[in-house]
Amino acid sequence: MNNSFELFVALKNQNLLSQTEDLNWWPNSGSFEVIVGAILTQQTKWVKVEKSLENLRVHNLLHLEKIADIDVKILAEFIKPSGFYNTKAKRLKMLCHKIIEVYSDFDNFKNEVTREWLLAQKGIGFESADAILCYGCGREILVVDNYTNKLLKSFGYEFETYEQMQEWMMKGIEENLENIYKLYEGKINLYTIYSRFHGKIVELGKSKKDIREILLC
DNA sequence: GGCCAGGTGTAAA
DNA sequence: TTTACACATGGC
Repeated sequence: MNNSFELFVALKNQNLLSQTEDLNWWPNSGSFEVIVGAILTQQTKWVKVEKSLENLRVHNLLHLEKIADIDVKILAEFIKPSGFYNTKAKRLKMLCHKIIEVYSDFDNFKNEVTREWLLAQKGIGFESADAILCYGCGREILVVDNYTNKLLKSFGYEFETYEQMQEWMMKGIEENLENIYKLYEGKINLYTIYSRFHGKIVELGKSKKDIREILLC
């Protein structure tokens, strides 16, 4: 493997996801729920996040204003299945509060928020910020993570920082955009490419498949 | 029973 | 500026 484009193409044909999941890997992309999920999923399996989200949903709390106002103790109770519930509750509530303060509502936030602003919030690191930007706001940005790191390392690529790894991954895609558009007969855009790429990498990581097999094509 | 998950912040060295 | 540790649940 010489660049991330080759990795993307190899993963494209892996059928790691069902068609539906594949199209929109992060559940309810583009909604406020992504912000909640991004925090809850930190160092936690997604099935646990689903439990927490369900707890919030049945109490009609999956709204920016509701979480900004809720008592942290109660919020912590609802998100308990996702672990680190005290810190996550505190940070999630604070984030929602700040979003309302600065952007008024989620739609404004979606259009106007910057990566820098997100990174300045407690509880939002590189990965959560990028997940919110991509899956929550529909921005053209690729999330990288531990799975990406492991995967690249197995092919001999090592990076000093998150952002160096991300830059290498995004560069390989952007330099081969025309080829990807051809592969999909023009029925794809950069957002969707990044969205799926990260999803595929995560699913591959979870599947514990032999990483080497994927490039035998 | 240890290990790990769709990480992040902080304190010590 | 690195490294170590806390945060915590639950499935395998």
